[in-house]
Amino acid sequence: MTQPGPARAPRGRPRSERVRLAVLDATADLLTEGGLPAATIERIAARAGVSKATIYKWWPTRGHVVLDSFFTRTRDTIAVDPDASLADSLTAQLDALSALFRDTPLGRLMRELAAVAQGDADVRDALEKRWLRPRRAVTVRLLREAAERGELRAEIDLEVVADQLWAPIYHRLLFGHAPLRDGLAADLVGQLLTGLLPRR
Amino acid sequence: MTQPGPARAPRGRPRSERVRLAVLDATADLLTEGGLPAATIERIAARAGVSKATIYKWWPTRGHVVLDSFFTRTRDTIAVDPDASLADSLTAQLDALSALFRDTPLGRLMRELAAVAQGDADVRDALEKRWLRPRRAVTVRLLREAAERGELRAEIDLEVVADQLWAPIYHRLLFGHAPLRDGLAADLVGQLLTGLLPRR
Amino acid sequence: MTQPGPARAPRGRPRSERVRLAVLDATADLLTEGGLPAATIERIAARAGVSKATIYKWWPTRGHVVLDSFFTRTRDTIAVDPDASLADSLTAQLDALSALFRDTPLGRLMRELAAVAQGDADVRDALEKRWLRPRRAVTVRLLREAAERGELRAEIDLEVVADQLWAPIYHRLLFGHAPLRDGLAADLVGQLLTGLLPRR
Amino acid sequence: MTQPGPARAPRGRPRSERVRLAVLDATADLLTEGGLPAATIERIAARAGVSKATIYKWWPTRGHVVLDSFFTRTRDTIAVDPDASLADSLTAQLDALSALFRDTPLGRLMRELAAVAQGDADVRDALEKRWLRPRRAVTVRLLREAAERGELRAEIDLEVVADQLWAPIYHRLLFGHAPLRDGLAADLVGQLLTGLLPRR
DNA sequence: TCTTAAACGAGACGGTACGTCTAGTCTTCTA
DNA sequence: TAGAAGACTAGACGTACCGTCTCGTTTAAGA
Repeated sequence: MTQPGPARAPRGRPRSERVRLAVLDATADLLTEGGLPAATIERIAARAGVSKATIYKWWPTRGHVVLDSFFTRTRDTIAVDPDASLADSLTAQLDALSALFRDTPLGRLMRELAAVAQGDADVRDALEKRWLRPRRAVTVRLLREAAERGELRAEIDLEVVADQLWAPIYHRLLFGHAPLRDGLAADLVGQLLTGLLPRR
Repeated sequence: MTQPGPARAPRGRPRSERVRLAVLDATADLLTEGGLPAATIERIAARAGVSKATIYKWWPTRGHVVLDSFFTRTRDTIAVDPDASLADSLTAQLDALSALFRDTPLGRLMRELAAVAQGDADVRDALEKRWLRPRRAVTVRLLREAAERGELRAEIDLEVVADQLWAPIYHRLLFGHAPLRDGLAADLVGQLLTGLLPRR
Repeated sequence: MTQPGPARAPRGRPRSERVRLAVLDATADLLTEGGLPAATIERIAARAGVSKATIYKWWPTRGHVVLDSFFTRTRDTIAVDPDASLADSLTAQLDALSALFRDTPLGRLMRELAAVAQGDADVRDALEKRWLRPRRAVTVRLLREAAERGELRAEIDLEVVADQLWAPIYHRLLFGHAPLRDGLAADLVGQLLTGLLPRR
Repeated sequence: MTQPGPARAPRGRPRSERVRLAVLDATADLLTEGGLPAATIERIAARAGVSKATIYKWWPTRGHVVLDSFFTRTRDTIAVDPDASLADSLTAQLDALSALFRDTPLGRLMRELAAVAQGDADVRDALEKRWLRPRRAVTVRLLREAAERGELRAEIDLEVVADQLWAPIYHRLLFGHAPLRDGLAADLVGQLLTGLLPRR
């Protein structure tokens, strides 16, 4: 049984935190500059001043490096204002993501990551579990609480609702058929809550 | 100067249709078997019994080959039953796409293509113009006609509606967080038309 | 059966002679400058202006490149003057080799090659068959002819004789315990023919 | 200033003899099993249960480790029977070496060592001084004594004689063109002492 | 007994070269 | 002129060792 208290120091030279950060920074920079094809292990190593072997020691594939780089750049809390209305809470969340993708390098990063995920199940899983799921969970919780207060119709599939709110933003990011414009979040929430049919 | 009238036959040996089809078939097969990484130009050429140089002569990048292969395998008409209700028409469309992605190799192909599109603007444009746009156009037309008949509220953004209907299917295909289950299309249409709020 | 007459041209682009020579030259230069450790495939490729893949296509290992480089630099005929005496013929041969090793880069090349041969059976065989054996064969032939003329004692092992003539030169080259001095060849031949014991 | 008398013990933990032997044993084993390429520092360290840094602390290069390993395995005395004839003494020496190379792992070791020596002047020197020279010295001494007794012709170069006796064995070991067969030593000595020319 | 300094094991690290793979281009011959 | 064959450059891949380094641990002599 492992002792509680001060953790037993590992034997050899300790892992250098400097290396970890240099790799993740270099990766994010390269991705921002030239996208996935620019972020080869070779160039990440060169730019970070780190040996290729060291990278391979700590990350199994390039996808994992990109993923890690993405999460390191993303320390945003998923804050919710407890006093806001359901519509306002949802709009605020969607708006934050939309702005993040539109106004910061994370938009590009997410696109690259989505591309990698199509060919790397590990990355796809991690992206789902560590990024999509927590955000959807907040949405679904808000919806469920509203439903319990009787503010929503009963026969709703909340997972589908989450898709109808979040998916359009990713869709526009990935395919570029329409912009992530101001007011998009409000429209998404408004149209879905009220419905398209005229209310009498 | 190009001749008017019946197109002048070009001088030399005409392009071989055999080659075109062999390449597209080989590509689709390889993609189905092993995804994008399996569909290298080298292997496509070998499998098709065609020279690499010939491929490069007719397609600028691998992305274009994959794209062409995708469209060749996709001769589905975007049929609409003129007598169906708005809800039924929309549901039928979404359902067809969902089944296509779930039950045929096109699901995989679309995932690979979406991945390629993130790094190749040409492919992204072609995918948008030749695949997404025509399908969305039908949807938007149906919605506009319904709106003109007074069946929809006035202040709706139809492009956003199109996203709220189509995007969830692509989202689930690409990220795998939830299945393309039976009845998904109906839920998407039903929830959006009626809205989440209770109608009094 | 292959046709005689003009050889049928092979199908694709013909192998570039330029590449072959550039590689062998670069190899010899690097070996001369820094010995075996300097002659990495990477550096040979860079210096020759040739792709690594091309080198690996035509030579299985670095040893073979070095070997080829050695033989390319060595177009010396193994000429024998038919009118010379046995002693003079043998001395001339040994002297030529001794001078070659002492005065040209081939000495260094042979040392490197002998080193490679200890770890690469292919190289060892090639060296034996294409370099040592033909030279020894000439020696043995001369000795046999002399024996048939009654100029040599009968019970001699000619292979051992060949070793006693040639081996000292390689031995001094490889271990450096004594120089390849002028007159060495004459001493080798003289002492062996006459013997060490006083003749009465 | 260094103390006279019993060497002052150094302050810290004394060097572990266990380490030295473990390294040399591991090296010899690896060399025997897979030759030089198998005897990497990494593998020697692993097999010996020793840290790489410790090896580098006591041996400057791999060549030196191999050299040390060779000499550790070689505790053969260079014994000479004072009552034997010159021919018998020489034959006994050559025979012992030939058998050593042919019948024990030292043959392989010497081949690897000779290879290393071509690229490492230190190793070459050590090999010459600590291995070749003492053996040649015995030979030369025997020859000189015989010459002083008038048993040899006067104008002989004894260093060349040593080469004509020893070199053939190394030559056959390194190039493999002929075997280290029984009776080789006797032939070497016999032919050289008597000479090839018929004695009247 | 306690201190102290070197030896030592473990293992991270920056490098360099390995041999393989794919992308594209180029060159030659054939249909 | 289209196309097949295939040589070629360019450059990333992931692996293996190199030799150096930074730790914590062990060992024995000296205080």
